Amino acid sequence: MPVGTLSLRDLEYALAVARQRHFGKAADACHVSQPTLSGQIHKLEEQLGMAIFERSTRRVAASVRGETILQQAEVVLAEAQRLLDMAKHLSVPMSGILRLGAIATLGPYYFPHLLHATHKAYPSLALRLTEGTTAELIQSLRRGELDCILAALPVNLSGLAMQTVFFEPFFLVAPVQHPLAHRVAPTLASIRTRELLLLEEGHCLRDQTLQLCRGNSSSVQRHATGLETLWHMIAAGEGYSLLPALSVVKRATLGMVAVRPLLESDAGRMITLIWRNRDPRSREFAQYARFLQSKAPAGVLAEATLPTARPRLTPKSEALHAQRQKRKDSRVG
Amino acid sequence: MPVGTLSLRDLEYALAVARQRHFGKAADACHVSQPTLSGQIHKLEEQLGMAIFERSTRRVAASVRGETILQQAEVVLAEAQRLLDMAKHLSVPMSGILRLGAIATLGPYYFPHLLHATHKAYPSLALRLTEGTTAELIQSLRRGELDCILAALPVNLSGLAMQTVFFEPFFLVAPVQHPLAHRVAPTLASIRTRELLLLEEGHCLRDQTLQLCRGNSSSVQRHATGLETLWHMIAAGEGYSLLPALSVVKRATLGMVAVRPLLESDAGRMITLIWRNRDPRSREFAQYARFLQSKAPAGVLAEATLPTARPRLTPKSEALHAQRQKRKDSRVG
DNA sequence: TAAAAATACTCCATAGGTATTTTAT
DNA sequence: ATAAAATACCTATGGAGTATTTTTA
Repeated sequence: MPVGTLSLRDLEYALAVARQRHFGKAADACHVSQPTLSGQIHKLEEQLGMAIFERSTRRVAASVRGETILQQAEVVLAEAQRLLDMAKHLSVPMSGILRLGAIATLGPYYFPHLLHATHKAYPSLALRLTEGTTAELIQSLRRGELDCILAALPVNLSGLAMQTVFFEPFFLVAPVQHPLAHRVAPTLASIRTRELLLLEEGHCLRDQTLQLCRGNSSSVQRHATGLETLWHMIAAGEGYSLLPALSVVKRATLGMVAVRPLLESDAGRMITLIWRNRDPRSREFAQYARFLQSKAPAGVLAEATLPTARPRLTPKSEALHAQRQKRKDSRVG
Repeated sequence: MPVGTLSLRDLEYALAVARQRHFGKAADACHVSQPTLSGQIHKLEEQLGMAIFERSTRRVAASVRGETILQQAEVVLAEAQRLLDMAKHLSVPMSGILRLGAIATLGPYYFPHLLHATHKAYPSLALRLTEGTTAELIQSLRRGELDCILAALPVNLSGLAMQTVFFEPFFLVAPVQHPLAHRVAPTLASIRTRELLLLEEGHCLRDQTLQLCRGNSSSVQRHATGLETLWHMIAAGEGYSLLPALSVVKRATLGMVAVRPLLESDAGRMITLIWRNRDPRSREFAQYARFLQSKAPAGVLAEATLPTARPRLTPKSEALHAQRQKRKDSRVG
């Protein structure tokens, strides 16, 4: 007989009879009628090919062989109960492990804030943090190695869902002696790509900076492997760059460089939380994104408070984005 | 949710999906249709309050939390399978442990023969042997401490079933110099209860002997605590006794005493195998009794070969016995 | 005779089937 | 466009109920 045909309820019935030594009382304990319980015990005995109980109108007792079966039945039911308990714990929202990735130009500056806020609001949520490029993170996400990632738009979202978190403005960071450092709010048009220091290929920040400065002449001269190196290069007077707000605050090298806001209010990047749209925890992730939005760190603009600050998109990609947004909303809303 | 509402079959379905990573293939593996499997997985996820799988048309995979559930599902199913395996082994007829009791005046002389024959015919049947008086054995039997007993009729059989095994004749055992020892086949009427040595109260052999000699004059003079002592008392010339056939054979003291058959062919006792009539193994016990009958030891009369050799019963008890016999037959036949 | 299990039957919830639709790549 | 899961709808098995009978101490 295949194991699937065995009924856990029947095992419960059998144990109740063993405990009560009485079919009627056992039936009461199981909240079923006596004939129902009798019938199911018979069926079970038939399935097992042996009698579990020795019964008369005066005495009901497990047979010697029945005892063996009943002991194992207790084991089976205990393990089944354990499974239900596990499900109960696992199904508590905003608990367990959340494997979160963030792009390298955001993570180091945002994670401390995020960890603190998350632990305070959701103490039973354990974060496992990773950093990488957008491409790396998306791949890990699709493979199921990560649950969510924080990245900057635009991102190829097929099969994914997202919720924007905040808009992070870019600042012009230049050596104090550089002419641009004397302006209160330089324009994007005043940027020379010849003097622009960028991250190496693969970082979305590089692409976004170039996108903002597209139309400006010349080619790139230098690139750095990380934001920290970039800061040191600027401090050394080797050029200037557009850097995201969170990498600016509380910085020791601030005396060496000038930080200036850009005139264009949409010079920056939209940070979003992204997850697999079929992930069973989609609702929780959307909720988490809204939570992060409400706890946006100083220096960024929480999406709700933004007037026009959205990343520039081509008409086509904008339409696509709206469409996806709508679809996602109907799903996770 | 109560544990009884959980379905082992659903757990199998879930594991099949996890293994196949494909609902259709999993359905094939489980020999059900894809919609059936889909539906049951949904129901299971509903019961657990959480999604086990993350699925799209291209990819089906267990979610992180689902993995935990699936692991436990394997444990539950393994234990359930173990229960079925145990049942399969336990339900093999004539195997396992048989707790068998016999009256003290039979056991020591019959058990060696019985053990040998049983082990040869039913090698997977393990015998646990006990001795005692009829009353002690019946009590143990009713309490479920024994499975079967070998006793001499008559016995109060309410709630019990029995199958006769053999008729064991009594022999007159007397000191060689005693007058009765000179007769070839003494009659019961020639027995003097004054000279009769008996076992102490509680032994059915004592009662049966007295019953055979009822009507004979006088009271009892001496009694012994066991058959062996009785033999020594006879050898010492202290009296004579009626002793069962199996206690006679292969005896060292035979030179000191004379053993004479009694003229009456029904002077003896009917040995029967008795068990609780509601014992699930009743059929096996009846079969075992017939087996013992077919392997009756030398010196006794297998029931089938008996012409008139039945214990004397009053008309009333005889009727009762016939009635019980009939009832039992319809049950175990 | 009384207490208890077994049986007879009726009902309906649901596992399972087929046909079809929706969805995502 | 296609493959796959989900949905809709139907059927039938069997779990559960009530009423009754059988059993045994």
